Parts: sequence; C-alpha cells; structure tokens
Amino acid sequence: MDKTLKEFTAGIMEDCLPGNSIDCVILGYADQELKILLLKWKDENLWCLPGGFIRKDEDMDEAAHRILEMRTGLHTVYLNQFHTFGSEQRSKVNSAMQHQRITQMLKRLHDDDSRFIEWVTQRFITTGYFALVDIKKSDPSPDFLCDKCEWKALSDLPELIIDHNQIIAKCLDHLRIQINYLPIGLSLLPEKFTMKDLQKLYEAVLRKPLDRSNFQRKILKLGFLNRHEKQMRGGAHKAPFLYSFNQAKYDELIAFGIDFF
Amino acid sequence: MDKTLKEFTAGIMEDCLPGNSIDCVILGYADQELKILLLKWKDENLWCLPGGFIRKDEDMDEAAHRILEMRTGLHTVYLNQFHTFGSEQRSKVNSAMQHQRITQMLKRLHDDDSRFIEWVTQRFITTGYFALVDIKKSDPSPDFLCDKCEWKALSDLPELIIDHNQIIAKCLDHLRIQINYLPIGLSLLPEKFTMKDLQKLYEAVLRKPLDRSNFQRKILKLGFLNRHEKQMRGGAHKAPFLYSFNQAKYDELIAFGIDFF
DNA sequence: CCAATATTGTGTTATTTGTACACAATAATA
DNA sequence: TATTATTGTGTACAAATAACACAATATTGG
Repeated sequence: MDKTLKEFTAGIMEDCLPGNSIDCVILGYADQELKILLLKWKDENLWCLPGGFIRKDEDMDEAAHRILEMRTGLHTVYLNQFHTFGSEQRSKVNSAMQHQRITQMLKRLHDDDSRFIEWVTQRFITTGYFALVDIKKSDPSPDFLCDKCEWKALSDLPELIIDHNQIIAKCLDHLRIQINYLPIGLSLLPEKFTMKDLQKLYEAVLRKPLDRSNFQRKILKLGFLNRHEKQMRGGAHKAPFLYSFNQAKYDELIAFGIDFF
Repeated sequence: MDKTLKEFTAGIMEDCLPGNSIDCVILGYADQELKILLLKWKDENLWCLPGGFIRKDEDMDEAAHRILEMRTGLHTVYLNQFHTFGSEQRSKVNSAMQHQRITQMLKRLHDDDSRFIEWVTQRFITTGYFALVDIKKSDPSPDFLCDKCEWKALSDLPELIIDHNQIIAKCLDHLRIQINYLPIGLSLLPEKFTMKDLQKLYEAVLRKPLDRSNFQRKILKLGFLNRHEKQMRGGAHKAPFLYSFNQAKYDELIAFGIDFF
C-alpha cells in the first residue's frame, strides 16, 4: 500500500474532528450563467462538491477557507456559511446503487484501509459554505483522489453524490433570499464590466428578467459604480460604457442591506 | 455516586454524537418585549441557553425539536436553524474565571465522573436553532441539573456561559434580516390580538418605530387578518378591534417573502 | 460608402407606494 | 358631562416603480 496515502489518511483521522465536514459551493459567473466548481473522483463518474474536514486546531471558518484555497488558489474571497445538514439518513438519499459504488471507490482509492473507510463512512454532519469567486482569477486544481476539478454551468449539473444536489439547491435559495446583503456583483464580475453584465448576473441569481432601462437607472442612482471609457469593440451596435465598483460604497450599502429589487 | 445520574451520562456518551451540540434560542413575546427562555445551573449563578446533544439515530432537526419540547412542553412550533458556531476557542470566549467555575460545577454536579467531564468538555461545534413560541402556551421546566428555567426579557439578559450571548446576538440579527420570511406574528402572538400588539412586536424585532396609521393600512391591505368584535375593556379610550390570523394566507405570503417593511 | 441592424443611454408618463399628518369617533375617567 | 388617550380612517404630497419611447451609435453586408 502507498505509504504516503496511508500516512495522509492516518493524519486526517488523527488531526481532524470526527463526524464533521465542510462542503463548499464555489460559485463563479461566465457566459451569462452561474457556474459551480465540482470535483470528479478518479476513474469513476462520481461528481461532488469540494469538501473536507475540520482540523482539531482550526476554526470551522478557517477550514472552509483552507478548502477553498486548495481548490481555487484564492484566499481573499467572499465566503460564508449558509446551512448545516444533519439528517441521519443524508448519506443515503441517493440510490443504494450509488452508495455501493462510493464504498467500492473508497476501498479502491484507499487500498482497503478499513480503519479509514470506517472513519470516513461514519455518520457525518456537514456545514455548507458558499464562496463567490472571479472565475478568471481562479486556478482549479484536483488532487490525487480526483482527476477533474471543473466549472460546471448551473443549468448543466451532473448528478452528485450523497445530498450534494440538495446542498446546492439550498445554497441557491439562500443566495436569492439574501441577495440584498451579498456582494454578488463585486465578487463575481471582473474588474471592469458593462451594465448588461451586471444585469444578467442579477437575473441569473434571481431567476427572473429585469427591465433594462429601469435597472440601469436604479443602479446608477445607488452610486457605487465608477464609469469608465466606452468599450470600443463588441457587437454591431452602440458601444456600452465600462464600469467598476467603488468598493467602499458598495460594501457600505450591502452591509446595510439596500433593497435592490 | 448517584446510580441514575451515572447511567444517564453513560447513556449520553453512548447514544449521542461526540463534539456536536444544539443550542436553542427560544423566543416569546410579552409586555411589548421579546423574551428568551434561559436555564440556570443548580446552586450557581450560571445561565445558559437550553441545549443538548444529537442522538446517533436522530436527525439534527429532530434533536432540536426534542430539546425544545423538553423545555417548553410544545411540539408544534416554528423552529429553524440559523447558524453553526465552530470557532476552536468558542468555549473560552468568556473569562478564564468563568471557565474554571463551569468545570468545577460540572465536577460537582456529575460527582467527579471524569470520563463524562472529559466527554463534555471536549471541543464542541454547536448549531443554533431559534423557536418562536406563544409564551402563554409554554410550560417551562428545568431538570435535575438546573434549578431555574425562566423567560428573560431581551433588555435584561444576564451574562451567559461560553458564547451564548453571541449566539443570541447572531439569532436576533438573523431574525431582523429574515423578517419577511418568518411567521413572527402568527407564532409569537396569542390567538386574538390588537393591531397595536402586532405593531409593537414588529417594532421589537426591527428595533425601530413604525408609523401607526401606515402600519395599519399596510397590514390590512395584505389581507391575512380576520377582524373580530371590539375589545370591550382596556384603557380610557376608543376600544380597538381584535384580530386573528388567516393562517393559510399568512403562510402563503411568508413563504413567498412579502416585503412588509 | 451607406443603409440596415442591434443595442445603448436617457426620457416620459401613468401608476403605485411611502410618508407625514389631520381629524372625527369613542371608551373610560374625573 | 367634559376630559383624555387612543383608535380608525382620510388626505395630500413625495418618491419609487413599471412600461414603453426614441435618438445615438458601433458594426455589418451590400
């Protein structure tokens, strides 16, 4: 058996809290769509949220930041807890078939290390965190257990293991309800963007169309955008302005919870 | 040593998840103020939130309901999770002095059962739940470890153990932000109430005054109140109408998240 | 080069909602 | 029976929202 792997799993069992995990819904935005960073386990068509365990000497929030940074290379990112999933049957919400595949995969990847298999298949309570990330600044990296770490469009999610689809659904509900308190735009858009970009982003989160001209007027009136030069190329039409955020003003409004929509 | 107590603690260690707990912020409303149900440990001036552990065979939500019912006698009550507290140092946020008192008290109450003391003083991650309760229907009950279980006004809270004051603060923030999605009125008021009662309740949660006549018009327009006969006695003034909720309509609006304020 | 096209920035209007009071009605009290 | 406090409703102005109009302007295709 791979010595490094065995040491690695022994380290986890030794250093981490048993029965508690973290799952991260890492959100980005591109092509007018929300995207989620997902991992695929080696040689299996099993996708999951990036997650991990809480070290005995770190805060839960720190653990979430560590997991996020490990997968995206980013460390100063908007990251927050949204819900803790503590159903006794949560590991069994998908088919018994899938449950069996997961167990077999764990055995194969961990070379039948029964002590670790037992540890990792005990009942877990997992806390869901969501991160808002600029896709272009991220550098997705899998590890030796995963052969893929990819951005997947919200409209084209694969079936995920355990209750990870429900975790995402809950996260998106949370996002919509809390939208007036979250720095959606600042976190998900690149430095400079058009008004249309911002509108499409809010539409993607709210899942409803917004009136273009009223959106523009409302946002400009809130006064957290800097207007820059015109974008010189694009489609066969009038060129839009580029904007960037006045972070201080935006944060102030968001903290207060301005009624955007 | 008390055989029953020893069996009780052995049962907890045997049947509950280690390192995970639940704390309930049980809210009621009376005398135009929000109240919280608190416990006081035997022979000590140490107050805390009603809490408990999660049995290995129950959902976390079930555990919260069990704890709530144990303290209030109520089982059909609005109860929801609001945050999970996972700071590594959370048990040490209060003074070292208090930490020592807690340990001593545990030793005394549990007759130096060192195995249980170790179990109960390990690092815990706790999930905060909040309940909205009609005080008049509740029947607060302490247990053999607590000599008091009382409703305390929000404006007159004692210092609580560990991070319980922060847990309450977080809960109240949550309440304010989520107010449009929570059945505050239906859960906290008695069957029949006046418009003023409802207004004062919303004011207590929002911590800001609302215009009386505009409040009345807005609420009536939303259409979830049944108007009853005039209240025949009260102060030296015109008698107000009594109202009750049309639960179906109220729930519908709350689920949708109507913009009350 | 120039008309056609798509999209942008801003304007206009009607409607709804919010805000701040006004005031008559009325239950108890003195 | 006048006084008082509070209630239920009215009103008038300001502000926000919603729906649509239209000129301005990059690109494209002939």
